[in-house]
Amino acid sequence: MISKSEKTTKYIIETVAPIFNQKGYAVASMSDLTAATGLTKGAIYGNFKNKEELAIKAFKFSINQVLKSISTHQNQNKSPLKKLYLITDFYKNYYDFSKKIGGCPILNTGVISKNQNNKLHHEVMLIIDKTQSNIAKLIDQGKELGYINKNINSINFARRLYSHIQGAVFMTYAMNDKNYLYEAVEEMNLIIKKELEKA
Amino acid sequence: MISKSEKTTKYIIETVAPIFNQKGYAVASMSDLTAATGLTKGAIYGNFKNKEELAIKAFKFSINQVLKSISTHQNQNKSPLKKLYLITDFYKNYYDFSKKIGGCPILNTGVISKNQNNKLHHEVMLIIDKTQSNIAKLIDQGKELGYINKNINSINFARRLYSHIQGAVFMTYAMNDKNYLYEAVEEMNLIIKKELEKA
DNA sequence: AAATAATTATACCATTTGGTATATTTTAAA
DNA sequence: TTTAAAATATACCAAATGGTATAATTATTT
Repeated sequence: MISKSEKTTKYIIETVAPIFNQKGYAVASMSDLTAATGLTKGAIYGNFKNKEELAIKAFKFSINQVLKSISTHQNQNKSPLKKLYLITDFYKNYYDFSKKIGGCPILNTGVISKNQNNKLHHEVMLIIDKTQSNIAKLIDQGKELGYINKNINSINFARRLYSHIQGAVFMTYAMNDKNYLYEAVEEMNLIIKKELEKA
Repeated sequence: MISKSEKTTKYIIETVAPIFNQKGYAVASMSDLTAATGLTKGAIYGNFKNKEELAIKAFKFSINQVLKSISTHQNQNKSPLKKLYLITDFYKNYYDFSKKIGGCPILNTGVISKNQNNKLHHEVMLIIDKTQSNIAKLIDQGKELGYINKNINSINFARRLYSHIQGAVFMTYAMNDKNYLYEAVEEMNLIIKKELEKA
C-alpha cells in the first residue's frame, strides 16, 4: 500500500520540478519550494536529505515526462523509419509541451548545471547519451528491415539529429519563436529522406 | 586622457565578465566579484549603479569579444561566400575560444536569463537578431555579385545556419565533446555548397 | 481506542546576500 | 605643494540563504 509520505514525496517532486527547471539548482530557493508546495521546510527535509537530492529527483522526473511523451508519440507506428519521423514530429509541439514543465530540462539543466553542479550535469550527459543511442538503435533496426541505407553511420546520424533539434529548441526559447523548431523539423525530415531512406 | 576610474571600470567589467557568463546574473555574487577583482564593494558600487548594470555591461563585453573575433576571422577574405565559410570555420575553435571567456555568452545568458532577468534576455535577443541579419546581408551581397543563388531566402538561411551552430555549441559544452562542432561545421559547409553556391 | 511510530510545523542557527553611509585614501587641479 | 574632488575601503544594515533540533501533529499498528 502507498504510504502518506510516499504521496507527499511524489507531490513535492512534481510541484518543485518546474521551478528547478526554470531557475536552476542554485537560484531555486527553499522558500520558493515551500511557497509552491504549501509545505514547510520541516516537511521537505523530512522527505529529502537536502536540496541537491531533491533537485536531482526533480530533474529525473522532468526528463521522464519528456521521454515518456516521446515514447508514446513514437508508438503510433511500428516501422523504425516512421518512428524517426515521429520523433522529429514530436518536436513540432515541443515549445508548448516543455513550457508546461518549465522549459526543456536538457537544455536548461545542461547549461545551468555545467559550471555549478556536477551531479546534475552528469545526469544530463547520461540522458543525452541514452537518447542518442536510442535513435541509433532505431536506425539500426531500419537497416535490418531494409528501409534504411546500410552504409550510414547510425550513431553519427543520431548525434546530428539531436544536435540539430537542440539548437532549434534553444533558438525557439531564446527568441520566443516556434518557427525555429518548425524549420529544423522540416530540414531534418528532408535529411532523413535523402540520406537514410532507401531509394 | 584616460582617467583612473575609467581604467578600473574597464578592469572590473573584463574581470567579472567570465564569472557572470559561467554562473549567470543571480548566482554570481558580489563576493565572487570582489574576490576576482581584488576590489571592495565600495569600489564596485562607486563605478556601477548596481549588480544588474554591471552584469549587462559584462555581457556586452563578452559578446563584443566574440563578435570582434568573428569579424577579424571573416576579414581574411573579401568574397561574401568565402566570408560565410569563414564564419563556420570560426566555430571549429569555438569551444576553446569561448572557454576562455567562461563559455558561449549567447547560449549561457540566453538560457539562464530567460526566466530571470528580462534586460539580459533582451540583450541576447538583440545580438541574435543582429548576427542573423549580418549573415543575411552577406548572402545578399553574394547574390548581387553572382556567387549565390538568387532564389534562396537569405534571412531564412541565416536562421538555419545560426540555429544549427548554436545546437552544436550546446552539445559540445554539455557533452565536453568538440566533435559536435566539427560535425556541424562540416554539415553546414556542405549545405552552403549545395544550396547557396551557383553551379 | 490507546500506544507507537512516522511525518510535518515551528523556531531557531550561522552565514551570505545586495546594498549603503561614511570614513579614508588616492587622484587631479590650482 | 597645497587643496578640492573623486575613488576606494570599512563597517554596517535588513533580508534571505540552506539547514537543524525539537515540538506538535498526524498515521499506523496493536
